[in-house]
Amino acid sequence: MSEDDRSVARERVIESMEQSAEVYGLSRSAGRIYGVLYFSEAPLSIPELVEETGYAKSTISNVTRTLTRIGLIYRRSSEGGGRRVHYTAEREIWFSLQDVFQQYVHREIQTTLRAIQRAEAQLPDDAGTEAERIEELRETYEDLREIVTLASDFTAAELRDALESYDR
Amino acid sequence: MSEDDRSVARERVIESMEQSAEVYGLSRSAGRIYGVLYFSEAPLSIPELVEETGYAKSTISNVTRTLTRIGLIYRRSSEGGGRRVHYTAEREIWFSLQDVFQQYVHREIQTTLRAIQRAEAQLPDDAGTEAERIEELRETYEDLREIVTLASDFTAAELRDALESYDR
DNA sequence: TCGTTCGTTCGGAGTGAGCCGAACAAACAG
DNA sequence: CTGTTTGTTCGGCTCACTCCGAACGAACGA
Repeated sequence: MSEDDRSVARERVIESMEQSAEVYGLSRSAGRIYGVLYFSEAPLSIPELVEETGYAKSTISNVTRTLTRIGLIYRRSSEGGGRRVHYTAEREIWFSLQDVFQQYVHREIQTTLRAIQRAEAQLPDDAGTEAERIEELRETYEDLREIVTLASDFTAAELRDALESYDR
Repeated sequence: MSEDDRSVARERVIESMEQSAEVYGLSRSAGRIYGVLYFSEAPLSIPELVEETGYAKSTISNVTRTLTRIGLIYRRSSEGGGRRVHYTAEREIWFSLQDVFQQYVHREIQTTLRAIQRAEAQLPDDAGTEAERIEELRETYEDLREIVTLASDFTAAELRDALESYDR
């Protein structure tokens, strides 16, 4: 088993992370940068990430900022108090994915609910089919909001267990 | 309460649907077209959708095709056996959202799992940190797959109830 | 049969996002 | 103080995506 085999296997997983990133609304570069950090033994600086990924320094800088903001990677000032900044990956990706979810889906749900509520406030209850359909929408979105809120407190294993053991 | 008030309220909700569409990986036009159909009393043909939305005929044609493919709207040949095609919205959006979810997330999870499994098959068990980290990834993704699979059989209310009543 | 209406397909314009390179600011080494 | 290294910011390029209009094929009515 050679070093080559290892890096091929690693590369394969990183490529799938690139693809996953797109699904979660991030760029491919974000997926690769996260992947490199995920497998890295030690924290990496921006020049090292440039070396590893082939992306431009500016790209690394921008992407690491957004990844840090979402909580997928951590930024640490170098141990020696040096200038260099080091990044490590959050390896419990479940929490990170939840955060991304909160950022995207929950925010969207809130926005939609506000729009629905404002529309309902404007319409009397007997306003016909419009009001009925808006009410249906609101009920579904309230369920959705509650689901997302509750799910954010679960670990993956707990969530799985909750669904498996639920008896209708 | 005027017709104007009704249409203003409707417009507000449709605008939020436009925005939601982007979050779910669809175009704004898809959000509007779905919204118009959602509130429409009767099924609408392409020319009528052109009239209602202001989009070009070709846009309507393309977008309705993708919306039909994901199951957010239904295509029906006209009653009279006529040439005209009519579209209606799936109003139980929960099912539609689940479908979109299946299309995007579940597919992505499967792809990632395959990549991980191929990588693991190539690596012996004692391959060091690479193998460990890949194994962690696999476990999380297996949970994820199970969660998505289970959740696809739940209604929104059931899912909400399952989470609310789960006792750790 | 001819004109009309409906729906799809194709090429092109406009737009936004991702990425790059250059320029810059800040902090260190010598 | 000077040169070097690190990280950020800015303008521009490219590519993909959305949407449009035009052209086309197919089905109907007269």
